[in-house]
Amino acid sequence: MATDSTPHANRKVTLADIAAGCDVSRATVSLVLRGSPLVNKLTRARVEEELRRQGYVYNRAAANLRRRTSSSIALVLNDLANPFFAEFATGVDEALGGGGYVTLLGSTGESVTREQAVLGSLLEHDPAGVILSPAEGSDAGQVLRTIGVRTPLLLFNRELAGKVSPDAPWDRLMLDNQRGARLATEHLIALGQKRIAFFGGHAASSSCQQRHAGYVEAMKAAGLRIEPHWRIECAPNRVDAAAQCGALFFESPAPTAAVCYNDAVALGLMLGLYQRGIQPGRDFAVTGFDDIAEAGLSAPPLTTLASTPRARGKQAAELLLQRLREPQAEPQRIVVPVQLVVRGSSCPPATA
Amino acid sequence: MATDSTPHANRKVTLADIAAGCDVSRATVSLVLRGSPLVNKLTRARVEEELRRQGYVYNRAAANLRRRTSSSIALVLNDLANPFFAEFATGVDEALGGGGYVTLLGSTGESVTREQAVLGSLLEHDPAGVILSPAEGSDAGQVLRTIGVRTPLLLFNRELAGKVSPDAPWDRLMLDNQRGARLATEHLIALGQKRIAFFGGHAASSSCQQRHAGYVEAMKAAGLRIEPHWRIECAPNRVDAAAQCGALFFESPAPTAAVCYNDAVALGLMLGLYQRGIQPGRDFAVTGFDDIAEAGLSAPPLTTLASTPRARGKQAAELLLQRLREPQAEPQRIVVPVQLVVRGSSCPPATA
DNA sequence: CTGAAAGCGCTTACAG
DNA sequence: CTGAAAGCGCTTACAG
Repeated sequence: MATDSTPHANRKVTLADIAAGCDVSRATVSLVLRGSPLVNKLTRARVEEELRRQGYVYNRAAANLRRRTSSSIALVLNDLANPFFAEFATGVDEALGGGGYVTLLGSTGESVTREQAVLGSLLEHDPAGVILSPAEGSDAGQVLRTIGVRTPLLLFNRELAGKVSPDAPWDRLMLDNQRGARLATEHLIALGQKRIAFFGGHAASSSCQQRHAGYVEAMKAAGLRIEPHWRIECAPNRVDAAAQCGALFFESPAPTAAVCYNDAVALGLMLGLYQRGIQPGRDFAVTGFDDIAEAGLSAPPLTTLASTPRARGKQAAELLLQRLREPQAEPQRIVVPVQLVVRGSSCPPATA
Repeated sequence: MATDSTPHANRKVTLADIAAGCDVSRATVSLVLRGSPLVNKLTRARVEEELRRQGYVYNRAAANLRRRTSSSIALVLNDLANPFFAEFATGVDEALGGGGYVTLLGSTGESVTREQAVLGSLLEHDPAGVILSPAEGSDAGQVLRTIGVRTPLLLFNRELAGKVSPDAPWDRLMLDNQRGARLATEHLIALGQKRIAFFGGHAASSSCQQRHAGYVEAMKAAGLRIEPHWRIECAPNRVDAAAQCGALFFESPAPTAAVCYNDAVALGLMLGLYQRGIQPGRDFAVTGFDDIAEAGLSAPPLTTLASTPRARGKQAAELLLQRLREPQAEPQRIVVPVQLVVRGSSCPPATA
């Protein structure tokens, strides 16, 4: 219980402690911390030694308050547990860390209510910007009202619902969903498939609409019919996809192939097919979307579209940091092309 | 360009703006915000109306500075892109949100160097506590030095390397790795398997050591021999596991079953087996660890150990919040039991 | 019930 | 090159 003036004490070490410890003013210590060239070399050395000795930890919140800056970015995701978004988040966090920012995380579990709560809570921490992959049905007006116009927003993956002026005041990073689904559909058609379903996803989600549009586009271009019961909705996960599989076969003519909303749905569908005695890759062709790690390792390996989520995360972070540097630049809408990854085994040619 | 005194202006709205807007002091506005019962009902109503009118956003950083409190928790993970940790993070974030805390995220990509950098950066934001799943090889001394003794640490999933007094001053939430691997091994033995390998993971990681110990324990108890070449190390992911598969068969006697470090490794091993013409679930028995979503949906479905990572995340967050409430309580070391999930098809009985 | 004042830990002109 | 002073947006005894 010595009362040494050294480290510890049950308070955090502050600038004032360092200043007192080496007989300079707080201003000088601050200049040392911020790397100012004004400070004398010897003074700097003394201060730095004292910082180390007392185990000083910079209080960035205080500095941000004084400087009216922010060193955090809010990352709000509709489903962090989904590997696609986990990869995305990893990419975001890597790039933000490189830029000196810290990630404030929020996962909304696809609930618009939670999204509002999470955004509200994170905004109280004054992030420099927000990266948002909205929950399904998330409304543009609501989101804008809680984010305000002062905090730059980067929208990822999905558009917001509700009418928005075409020059919405935020940046967007989207996958080329329509083109991707068109490529997948064309691939099946080239294999001679004719009765092709579009399976999974919710019709309400913009990415699902776009993928469906790409499918329709390819079918029309090839002069192929689309039966109403070839459009089955389901939650974008394996379990629900497996459960909905049967709906494809309630009516005739049954499809012999399906363009799936995403890989999770495709893997679930394959499972459901197996359970009904239909062997995917032999009796039925399946394509996915996302190229998650499992896609190449499933049995059979899945033909799909690569969207490289970690690289998208990096890109999203960089776009937002760019926006912080140039707040006045025109809002951007970047559409990332996706690439068809053909793994033959999930897509047999049509049996005559 | 009207100069109305209302909302906008290119500054954020502060307490002072609200106070001015309805002719009370900042103190009164603050009391309203914090829900003090001291304020007159009518005053409160006027202030609340003005808060709404000007679109006030609370600056929690400023409040935290003044009150010497914190409303964030740092979550530092060795591999966020791994679905196990993505689920864990989701559980943490949910529970923290419920407790009024915000998650500061950091992913270290299994690098001790990045872990140091990430911890240092997050600590400058003054988190109330840290939840850490350390990178492989992360050293207790180093970590403690950068986290300090003032910020409670909850260790998840792995122990830190280096000597630590048995009553380490932090809480720990660990899976019962040894018992889990023992259960898996016993399961195989009960099926008549005798030549059982332990496949995957790095010998340096504490969870791998524990699982291996459980395997050895069961083998010894059953009086079964363990050949040296039945212990194959690999990175804990599918790709490397598939690549290392061959090593099991370099020497005789070849194993006919493998207890795998985790599900990712098990799925990779199954892939590698297929590629060598060995059919897992018929010619070779495989068990995993974690029960990730894919485990039940692979072909064949995988017998594994359920560790319910989302629930672990929730539990970790609650333990840490508990610690914040009672800083002086004894450090805890909680070991969570894991449950054997038998999906017969990955584990055939031994062929006589 | 309300306001004036001090202060959380930092930064930044401004003097000297 | 260094220090005194003011201030970022909030909170909290303390008077009244």
